[in-house]
Amino acid sequence: MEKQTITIYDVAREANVSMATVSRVVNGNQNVKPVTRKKVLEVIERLDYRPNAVARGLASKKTTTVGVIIPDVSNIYFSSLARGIDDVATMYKYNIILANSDGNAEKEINVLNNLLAKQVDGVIFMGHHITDEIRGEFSRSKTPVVLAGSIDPDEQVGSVNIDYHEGAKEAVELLIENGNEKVAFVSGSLLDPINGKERLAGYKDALKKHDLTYTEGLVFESEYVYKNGEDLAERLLFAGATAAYVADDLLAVGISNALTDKGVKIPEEFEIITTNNSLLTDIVRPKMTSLTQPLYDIGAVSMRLLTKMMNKEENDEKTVILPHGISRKDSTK
Amino acid sequence: MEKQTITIYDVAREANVSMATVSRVVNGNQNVKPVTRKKVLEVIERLDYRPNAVARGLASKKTTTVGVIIPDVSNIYFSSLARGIDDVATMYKYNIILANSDGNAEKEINVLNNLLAKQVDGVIFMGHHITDEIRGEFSRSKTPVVLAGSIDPDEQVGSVNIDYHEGAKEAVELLIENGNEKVAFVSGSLLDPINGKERLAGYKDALKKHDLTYTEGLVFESEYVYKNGEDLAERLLFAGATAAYVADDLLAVGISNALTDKGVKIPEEFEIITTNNSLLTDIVRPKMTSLTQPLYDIGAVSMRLLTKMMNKEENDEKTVILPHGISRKDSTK
DNA sequence: TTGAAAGCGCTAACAT
DNA sequence: ATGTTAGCGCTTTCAA
Repeated sequence: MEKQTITIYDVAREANVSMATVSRVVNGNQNVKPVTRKKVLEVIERLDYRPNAVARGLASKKTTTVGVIIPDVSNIYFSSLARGIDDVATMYKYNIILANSDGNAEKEINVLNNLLAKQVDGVIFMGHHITDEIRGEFSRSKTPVVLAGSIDPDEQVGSVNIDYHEGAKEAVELLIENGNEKVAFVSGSLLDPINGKERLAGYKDALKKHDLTYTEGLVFESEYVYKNGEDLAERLLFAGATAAYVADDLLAVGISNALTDKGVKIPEEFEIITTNNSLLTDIVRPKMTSLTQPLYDIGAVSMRLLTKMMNKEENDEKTVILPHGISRKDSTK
Repeated sequence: MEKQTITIYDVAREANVSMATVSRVVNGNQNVKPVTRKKVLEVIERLDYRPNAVARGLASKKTTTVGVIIPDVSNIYFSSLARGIDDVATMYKYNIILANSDGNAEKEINVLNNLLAKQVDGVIFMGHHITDEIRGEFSRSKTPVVLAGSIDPDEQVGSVNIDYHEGAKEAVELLIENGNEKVAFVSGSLLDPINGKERLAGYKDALKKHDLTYTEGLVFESEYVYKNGEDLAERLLFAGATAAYVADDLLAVGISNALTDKGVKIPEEFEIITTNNSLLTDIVRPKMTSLTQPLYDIGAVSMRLLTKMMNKEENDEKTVILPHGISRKDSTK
């Protein structure tokens, strides 16, 4: 008494046509006489036939599924990207297989291979740095890959970003122009190219442009964790900084709160500019001045780029740079 | 010169065994002589053979993939659940297809059918309310379903929750015991069973227990949006409330900030207790007292429950209630 | 312990 | 416009 699955064959039989015709109707092929189409559609309706996407995937070698490798979905930065990805994916009739990597190189490899085994048509990768291993895996497979919010080491895969270098530079300049001579640079690991290459270079550029000398003592590395703000606040003051560019909102808020708790007035005595302009920056007091980057769009554009690659369309641009900006609020003068 | 895909057949030929034997090796079947296994493994390695999960799915009618329907990944509440789901899924070798529904009934149906077409082995559903339509779709398919953080209307599918009724009651009691006689109830749509049935009932229970009379004038519905807090703050004061139980952190913060901006001292002049104890509650000033619910665990347990259902294990419990608590911070006396 | 063979449900030439 | 016929790459009886 098992409920029998309805296949394309059942529909064909009931409608007195061949499987091929049913397949054509299901796939919207125009080469079907309207009368036939109608008849088939009726049978499909009556039998409640649902095409099996797995069988279709095996036969057509297309799964209309893309893999998304993400360090942590529960992080607002990444989940914003993910939302953009999914919306565009849906628009183009793709589904996404979402896999958390914790930014762990080994997991990233596992997850990628797993995704490839499932025959995804493409993959979007988010991560702080691209290890040589994962880069190797990328080039080993012919599945198109797009990096979302991660800089492309060798331009072999697609990528969508903002200009982190320029962004950091502008942020730091704002601080300098407000009269700060000792501006700190606070980011995650400098081993991550976005921090160690792009942002830090932007920071140095800004200093140089204003004839300020670079000191390592004003550069701070920290995990992006709220409670690290406390420790950092202390070190920032000790180093004599009067302002800081911070690469993460949560960390920035941690520093801001810790400073306030110590009685340091923001922005009068210490200015802060942060990076992601997430909800947090508007919720805390003082509201925080921030670089703005179009997170949702980075995701959306990444997916759009991937669809082009999957369709083998001419890739005018493999590397897309989206615009950034600055939202001035109350943590700067 | 297309790079030819290596199939199980290639491995079989090179290893001088049948496909069946290769399949056994790949699937860890013990009925293979060690020597043979070794030989096959070597060929697999040499050829860099990767099993095709789609073909496997078609043949075995199992995809080791589960569908996850979520209102919005970029919402921290849901993404916390999602993280729990994915971690347990990974643990049991499943992948998740993540699909955003925006809590829109029509999209939910679409997305579900899409997921079923992809032959997912099970689905986890998150949403504020279960419409009759989606319930119909659930029972129409034999694919196991678990609701995560959504209450089960008719106990036909699995579900994992906390006791929202009791939680709200305790929260409101805390406020009453602190001396408030006019405690407001602020939640999302009362049409959502969690709000309209569970939480509201808990609120009423608390009032009754302390001989306070229920007034509709102290019940407020609002979308979970930060900026609604401003409007709400005004209405709360106008209604004469001196405390509020709020069903969402973002909304609670909105109210708290608006009140503070109006010069109302929290908690001295107005007390607030919120619901999800997310990061936000620790970041804002005053830090907010909150109910605590194990979001990650709700996701994790949901997935665990689903694995049991997918394996047709004895389901001792189809409905799981996880413990909640209260974290007292600075928005209550 | 191993192999042969029949599908799984569909797409995609190729014919007609 | 429609049908025929091979597969797609794997699992799974059933035999041996």
